Amino acid sequence: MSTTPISFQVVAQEGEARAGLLQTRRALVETPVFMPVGTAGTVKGTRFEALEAELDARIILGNTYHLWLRPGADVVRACGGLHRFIGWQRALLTDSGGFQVWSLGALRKLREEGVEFRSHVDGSARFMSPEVSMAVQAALGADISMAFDECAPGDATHEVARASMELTARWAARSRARFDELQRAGADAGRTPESHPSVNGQQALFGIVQGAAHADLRLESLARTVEIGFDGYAIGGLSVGEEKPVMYETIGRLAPAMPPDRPRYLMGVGTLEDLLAAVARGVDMFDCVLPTRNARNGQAFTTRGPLNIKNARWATDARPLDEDCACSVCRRHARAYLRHLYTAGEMLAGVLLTHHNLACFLDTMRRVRQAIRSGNFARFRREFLARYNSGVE
RNA sequence: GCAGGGGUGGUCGAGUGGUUAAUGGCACCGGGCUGUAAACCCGGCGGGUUCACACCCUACGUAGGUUCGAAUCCUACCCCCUGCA
Repeated sequence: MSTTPISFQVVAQEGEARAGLLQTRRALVETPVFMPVGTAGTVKGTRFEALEAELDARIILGNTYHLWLRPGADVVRACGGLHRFIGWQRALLTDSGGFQVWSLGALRKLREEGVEFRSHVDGSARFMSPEVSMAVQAALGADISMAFDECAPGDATHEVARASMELTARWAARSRARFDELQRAGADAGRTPESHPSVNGQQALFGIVQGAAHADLRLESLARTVEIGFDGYAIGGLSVGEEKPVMYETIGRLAPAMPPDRPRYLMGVGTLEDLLAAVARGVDMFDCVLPTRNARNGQAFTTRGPLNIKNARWATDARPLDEDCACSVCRRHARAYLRHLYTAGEMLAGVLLTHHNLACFLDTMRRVRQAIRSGNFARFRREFLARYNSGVE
C-alpha cells in the first residue's frame, strides 16, 4: 500500500508523448489532461453540473491569491474547505499565487522573505510568502498544491533569470518544509480519511521549474527542485512574453529530463497547437484561461481553428460553431444566434461559448490520449494541425 | 395666426467666423487575449484614388448673401417642438 498523496503511472508512450493515469485522493485523472481554470472558486461562465456530467472534467484549478483576498482562507476553512465550499467533489489543484507575483507586477514589491501586494480588490497591503501560501492552500484543501514561486518575464536576461530561479529554489524548500508541517498538524481542510486505496488521503505538493528561456538555468532549476522532492513537477514561466519557438524548445529540453514516474505539468499553456506540441515533448498536465476567457470575449475554438463570433459574416449562418463538435451547444445553436447573443450583450453568449470551448479542449485531449494509447499520436497530431490550420469557413 | 426654441455625420449630441471631415457617447466594422486585476482591452468608422506620404470630391434643413475665410453672421423659404389664441 502506497503512502504517497497521489499515484501516477504511464500506461502508453509514443516518442516522448505519454498517456498516463493520475490517481488523486478524489478522482482518477487520465493524462494528458487539460484542467479548466477556476480562479475565484468558479470556472467562469459554466456550472459544475456541466463540468461534471457533459464535459467530464476530472480536475479543475483554484487560485490561492484570489481566494485569499476574497472570501479569505478563514471563510473557506469554516465552510469545510474549497471542495465543499464550491460544491465540487472531484479533484482540485490550487495555484500558489506565484503567477500573481508576475501578473500583478505593478502592484507588488518583491523581497527575499516574500511579496508585498497591494490588493487589487480594496487596495490594502497584503504580504504573501511561501509560508503564507502553504497555510492558505492547506485551508483551501485542494488535492494538489503548488509551491510558491517567482515567475520571471519571458525575455529575462541570464542574470535576472538566475536570480529569479534561485529565489524560486529557496522558496521551494520553504514551501516544502511548511507544507509538511501543516500536513502533520492536520491543517489540510480537504483531508479524505477514506480516500482511494492507492493514495494516502493527504494533499500533494508540486514543485515548479523556472529559468526563463535559458536552458542551463532550466536544468539547474529542475535538479534543485527534484532534490527537494515533490509529488509532481511543473514548468512555470512560459507563455509570458517569449517567442513561441523559444517556448517549444524550452519544453523540448526540459520535459524529457523531468522524473519519468512523476506527472509533468506545463503551467498556463495554452492554445490547442501548444498543447499538442507540449504533449509531443512529454508533458502530462495543462491549464489555461484561454478557452474560458476568450469565450467571454467572443472567440470560439474549433477543430478548424478559432472563430470570432463577433464577425458580421456569421450574421445569418445556420451552422453550429463546429460542425464536427458533439457538444450540447453545437447540437442546438447556430452561429447566427450566438452572434446575436454576443452582440446584444446577453450573458448567455459567454456561457454557451465557454461550454463549447471547454468541450473542444477536453475532447481534443480525449482524442490525444486515445491516439497515444493506440500508437497513432504522430499521425493524429499531423492531421489535427492540418485541419486546424485550414481555418473556419 | 402670434411669441419663443430648434433643425449637425447611422444615431444621440458638442461646436456659435479661421488646425472643422467636424469633440463625446452609442451603434456598426475589425483585432488582441496563454498558472484570470479581463462578460475585458485596442483600433477603424462621409466617399474616391494610393502600398504609403498625399490628393480630390461631398457634407452641419433649402436657396441666396456678407467675408480673404461660414456649421457658426445676414435675408428668404421649408420643417419640428412649446406656449397663447
